[in-house]
Amino acid sequence: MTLSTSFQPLYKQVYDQLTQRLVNGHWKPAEALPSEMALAAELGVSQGTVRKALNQMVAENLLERQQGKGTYVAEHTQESSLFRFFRLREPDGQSLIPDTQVLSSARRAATKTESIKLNIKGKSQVVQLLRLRSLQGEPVIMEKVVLPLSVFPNIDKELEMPNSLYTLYQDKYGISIVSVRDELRATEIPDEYADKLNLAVGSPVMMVERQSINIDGRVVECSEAYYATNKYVYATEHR
Amino acid sequence: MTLSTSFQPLYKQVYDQLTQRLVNGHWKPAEALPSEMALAAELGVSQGTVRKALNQMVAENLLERQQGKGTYVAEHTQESSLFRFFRLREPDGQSLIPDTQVLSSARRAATKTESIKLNIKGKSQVVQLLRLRSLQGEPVIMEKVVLPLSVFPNIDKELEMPNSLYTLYQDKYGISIVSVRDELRATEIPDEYADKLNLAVGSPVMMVERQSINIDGRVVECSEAYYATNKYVYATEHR
DNA sequence: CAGTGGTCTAGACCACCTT
DNA sequence: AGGTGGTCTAGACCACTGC
Repeated sequence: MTLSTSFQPLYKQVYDQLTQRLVNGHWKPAEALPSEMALAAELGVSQGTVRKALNQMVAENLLERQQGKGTYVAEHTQESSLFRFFRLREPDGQSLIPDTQVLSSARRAATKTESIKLNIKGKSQVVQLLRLRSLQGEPVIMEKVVLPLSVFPNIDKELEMPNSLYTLYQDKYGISIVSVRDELRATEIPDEYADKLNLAVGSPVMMVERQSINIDGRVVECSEAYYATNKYVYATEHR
Repeated sequence: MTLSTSFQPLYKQVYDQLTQRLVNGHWKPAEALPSEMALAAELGVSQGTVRKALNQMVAENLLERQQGKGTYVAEHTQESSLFRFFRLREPDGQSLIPDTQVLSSARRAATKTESIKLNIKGKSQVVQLLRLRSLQGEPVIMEKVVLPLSVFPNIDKELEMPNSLYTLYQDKYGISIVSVRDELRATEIPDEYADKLNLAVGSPVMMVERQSINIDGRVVECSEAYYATNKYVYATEHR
């Protein structure tokens, strides 16, 4: 294990090194990592130090461990990522899985705001997707997703858009979304979306601006969505 | 350390025992706990086991530890609890501290919904507070708070209502709010609140239904609030 | 300086899974 | 049975705080 000049606990250096391998794609989603003993021997530290790094990565949803089996790279399946980041619920708290329809896909230059949010050069190329999402056959979300082409080359040429984009990001582009930041406001629904969400012109809707963060900490996606909350609610929890 | 019949890891038993002391009020907020060594000796386990329990409690915001000083019961100061649970932000992400004005306080029987949410007997007595909260002099939240009298005896007789109720709950009633669950919808502002929030009748606002959870896991407060989100946004993050 | 929590190690044993 | 992660221990040393 290489020592850095500024003091860092050993387990933190191990953590950084292992996380780097995930970012690099050295270990792919659902793949098994070497055992604690093997990693400890390779990195020249004790088993306990490796364990501390691994457990921190589990806490951050980067890895999954199972007693008796091994340590695996966390996988974003359709189910799990929809379950984690899709916030609409029945008012009683029951969670549901949405259906998704891609309405359009287009390439264009980033706006100023977008280039700031995505931390890309002004007027870089982005892809804009328009999606309509439904729960139990009822349209509930009209969503505009903006992706930098530099991160997702030719994503507008994709034929099959999965229900959860995050699985596509992971499988085709090596992007693992680990967290999202949402900003919510109430507003009147834009006229052009009213029909699509089965709402009267001027109905109150929730606008959700989201930034999605990759395992390496970069914002790689931003979206702006209108949520119809007459039948479902946006649920969240704070600790 | 007493062993239970069903298997529990030692550190979990230590965790339960220490948490129980917090619930009991055996250790008060801001008070220092005995050192790891002392606790280990008292409970008949090793220092490492105590540490694992303590660190879990730190992760849950129950304790705070400082190298060289000691372990302290987490305190809900005005600042910290407002910072944690007050979600309105400037659109650029900057967080602000609200001012609060109590408009009314009344005792009444719980509604059916309230008794379910608060897990109390139907028609138990509750206190309802009406509060108006402002940011930078601008009214932004109209809030109805419902509290079971059984948990907060005579809270309607309180003279000084602090800016953050949570500090009052902690200091006078031994209630430590550790998490909140919010359900959000967009709706038209109720006519009677429009004036108070400086909004036109029929303006879209965000309705936030909140349940607040005590250290022992009980829901001890529920509230229903209308947020004006024309100038500020409700910010949240998911991992 | 003494006392606290934080890191790191090494080894023993347990619980679980696969073969 | 053999390998994995999970628990628990004991001891050494480090980093920080306050007297």
